[in-house]
Amino acid sequence: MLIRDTHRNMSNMKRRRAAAAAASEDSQAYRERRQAILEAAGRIFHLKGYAATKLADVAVESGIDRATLYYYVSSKWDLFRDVVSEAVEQNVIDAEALAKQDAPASEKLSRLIEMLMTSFGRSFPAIYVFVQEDLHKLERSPGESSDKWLAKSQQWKIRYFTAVKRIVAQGMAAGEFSTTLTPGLVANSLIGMLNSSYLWFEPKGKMSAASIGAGIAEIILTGLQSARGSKRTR
Amino acid sequence: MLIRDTHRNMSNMKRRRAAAAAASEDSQAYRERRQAILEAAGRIFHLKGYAATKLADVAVESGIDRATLYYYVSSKWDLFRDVVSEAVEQNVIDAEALAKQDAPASEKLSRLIEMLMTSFGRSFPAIYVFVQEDLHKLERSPGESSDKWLAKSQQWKIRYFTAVKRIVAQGMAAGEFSTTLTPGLVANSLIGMLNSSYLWFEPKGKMSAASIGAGIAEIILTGLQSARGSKRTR
DNA sequence: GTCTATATTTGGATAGAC
DNA sequence: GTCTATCCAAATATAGAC
Repeated sequence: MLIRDTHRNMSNMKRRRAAAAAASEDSQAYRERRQAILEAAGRIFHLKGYAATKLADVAVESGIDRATLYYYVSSKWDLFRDVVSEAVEQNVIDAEALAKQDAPASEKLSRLIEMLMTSFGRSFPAIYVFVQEDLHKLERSPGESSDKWLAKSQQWKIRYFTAVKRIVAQGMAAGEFSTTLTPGLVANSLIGMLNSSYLWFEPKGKMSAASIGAGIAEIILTGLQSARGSKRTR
Repeated sequence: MLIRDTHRNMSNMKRRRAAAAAASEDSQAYRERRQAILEAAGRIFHLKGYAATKLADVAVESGIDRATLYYYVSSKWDLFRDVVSEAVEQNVIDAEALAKQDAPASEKLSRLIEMLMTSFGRSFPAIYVFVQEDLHKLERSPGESSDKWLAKSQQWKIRYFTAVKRIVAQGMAAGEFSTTLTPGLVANSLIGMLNSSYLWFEPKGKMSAASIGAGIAEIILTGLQSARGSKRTR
């Protein structure tokens, strides 16, 4: 065993996958095939959820054999990550940038709501695949280091939540918003409302993602703004 | 085989379960044990979700052996149904009764929001165990007739949604509410907001379920009421 | 009523021929 | 690159002794 290449200790499958991936810069066919698989997987994940999705389903949806899938992807968990990572991370970055801006909280919150709905529509269904899961409720592959990603994805949720909470807190401090709830509760409720659109939003529906976002933003902002001293019957 | 009793064709386990259940009217010990199992199962289902819950977890939480569980319960799916059915059905009935009342939509919607949060708290975690699942995403037991219940549970979701939608539509027709969204979208968003509290609500938290409900109701109602002709910047 | 041992099923993942 | 034939682990559910 003289040659200590980077593939040593790999199983046959792993070696071949790695080789194919490495060569993918040259092979357009490989990349297209892989992309098609990711899109098919996204549809199935969105439809059935992670736990109930079988790689057999994904294979059928992709029009290839179940075993062949493993030439392109190393595991179900890996597939999930590849489907969601890019869109979700970008989304978090955008929200943080927005929260940091120097502008009235009401304006920022309104924009954030519209941005999120728009992202759902543009990335459809990638971000939904992520937000519809409670990742800590999944048993991920027993795989060794697979959970660096899990930690990162938990951070995404926290970072997004923090950005929203910060905007709400800013608005309350400035007297723009008024509510009996804490900023954290408002953030959680709002995020829950928007995320749950994975249950009903349809890209081809009558209302666009943007107009739905605008409608929700109007309700929430009006509700937060003029709630101060409202005549609450009871 | 002269005696054609109701237990013929049953497996041994089924027969013994049925016998124990039949005798349960006499045996308080049996009923208490079973109730303890249901509560333990509720906690685990809420914590891990249906798919990730193993009956081994439930057994540990109940302090009994995994096999003994089957003396009290016939399957995981059956266990799930027994945990959620009562609380969820009552909740639907209450919402329908409220929707039917002759009162201003704003008042009814406000009460519905507070009622739902209160139910979450009172039944904790039974209703959450139900609302956190997309039942059509689960593979339920391959069992034969097990899906009459599934159909009924889908009806619960539809009935609840319809009750909310109806109230919103009433409010819009009466000019109480104003929004660019459809009644269905408002209902879906509102239900999504409230249901997603399964992610963060804690019965022992600083704010009670009732006060959280009141705070959310205030935001939503204010948002719907005065949205008409509001000065929407853009 | 409870527990040990085991049957059964499902689905992720791999080997190896082509 | 693809497919057939498996392997394997996990988890539900049952049998049967006690």
